Amino acid sequence: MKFTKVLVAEDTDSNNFGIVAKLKNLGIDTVEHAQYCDNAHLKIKKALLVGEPYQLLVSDLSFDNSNRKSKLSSGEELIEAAKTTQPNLKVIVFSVIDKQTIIKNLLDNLKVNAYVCKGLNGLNELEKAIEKVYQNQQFTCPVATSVLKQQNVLALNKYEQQLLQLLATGYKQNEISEHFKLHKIAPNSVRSIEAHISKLKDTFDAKTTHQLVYMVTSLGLL
Amino acid sequence: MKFTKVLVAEDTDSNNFGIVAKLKNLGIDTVEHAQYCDNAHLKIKKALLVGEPYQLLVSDLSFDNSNRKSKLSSGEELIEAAKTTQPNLKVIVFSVIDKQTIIKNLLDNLKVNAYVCKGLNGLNELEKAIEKVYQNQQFTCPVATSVLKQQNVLALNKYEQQLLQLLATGYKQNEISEHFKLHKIAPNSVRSIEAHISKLKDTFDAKTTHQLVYMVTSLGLL
DNA sequence: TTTATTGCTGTGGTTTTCCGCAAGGGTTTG
DNA sequence: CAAACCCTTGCGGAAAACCACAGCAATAAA
Repeated sequence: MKFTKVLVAEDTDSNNFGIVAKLKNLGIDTVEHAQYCDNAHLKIKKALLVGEPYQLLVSDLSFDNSNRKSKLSSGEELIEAAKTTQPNLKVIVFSVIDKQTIIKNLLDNLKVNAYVCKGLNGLNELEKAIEKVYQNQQFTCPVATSVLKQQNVLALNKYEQQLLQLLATGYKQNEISEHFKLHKIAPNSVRSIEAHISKLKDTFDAKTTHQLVYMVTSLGLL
Repeated sequence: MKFTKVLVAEDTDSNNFGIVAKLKNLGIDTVEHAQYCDNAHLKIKKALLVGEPYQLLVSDLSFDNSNRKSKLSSGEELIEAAKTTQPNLKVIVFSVIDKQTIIKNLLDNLKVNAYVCKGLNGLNELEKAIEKVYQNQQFTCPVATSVLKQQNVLALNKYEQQLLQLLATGYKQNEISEHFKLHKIAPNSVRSIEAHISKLKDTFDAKTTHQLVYMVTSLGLL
């Protein structure tokens, strides 16, 4: 017993080709694919309408939509829309992204059934994921699993996120203060903003604020 | 007439699978692949040694070498090593990267024969590239071509690069000055460093130095 | 050769950031 | 209830960054 109808959402054709070939290789009858989010969602709706719904969606997270006006522009949006359309659809995320916050969000909030990182053995891990998901179990590949286990991950809360965002956008400390007061975000005194920046420098072990901005940016936290 | 022996260097297996399948589909007899740079280089050396050299290398740029001690860690290094080993080897770069400076460097300095961006139609472009390269012509896919045409691209020269690197690593202006004096890099007065940062803020249209660091980092120039 | 231009550097003064101290408010703990 | 603690906020001084001005040297143009 196995899945018989699967949809692959992945924009780069080389990857798409590889994934589809792999799935067919696993003996899945119907493997269809889409290179755009909107397209994928449409297929899901149509299949449901004619009474032949997909059982599984294998989706990437980032899509190239530079040349399109699209409603759905990311894997997250696609998954959310798909789950609304067809709540019983199983979802496996297959992506290069290995950021704890993103993986956590997908598993906890979007309730995806598995997360597999593209990599040296991505396809093998994808195979394992499909088996587990078919058995109604959750699955994360070794890379994702280890990322999820990491303690003390340098993560930013909403406030710090906003603060650093403004800093990176060219706001001075007093301008940030004014902006926060205007938007009723507290704490908003110049002194507190200063203190928070200082604390962030501590936790990130940055000598200067420039370095802090650099670190946070290159860690993908902004 | 076409290539008969090709090596694919690409770490993620899903991509690798797709590329190899495509090449075989094109009627190329021998398509081999490697997931590590060192491995690829080794294969090239061996093939040359037994008198059956590869005619073409299709290589990615970024490789995952987190779990290895490897001599070659990037596509650039692999290509350089490969060309030293076998100067007549044709090289096609197949990568997601679409940064002008990087593409330019590969074409001009490393003399690669084609540059193709992974994307919606990457495999088709790869096919075109192979044809052109077989005819001893250079090729760049539409995406790469348009990127190369862009004027006024914000690029950094060596000095600015070093300056910003130090800034992002937590050096203060006077420390940068000392560092430059120590390494005989000119100009190195605090005042000049100040002026250069100020000029960079102008050209990048950044209000603060924090923003400058942020912009340069997220543009991938550091 | 003279003139103009450009870039590097120093000086002095302003602005911004940084940091220690302390007062006040709120919550937790004994 | 009081003591302890945490966080915000303001203040003042030090450090760093920023900026306008000017001198100087090297180079380019007349």
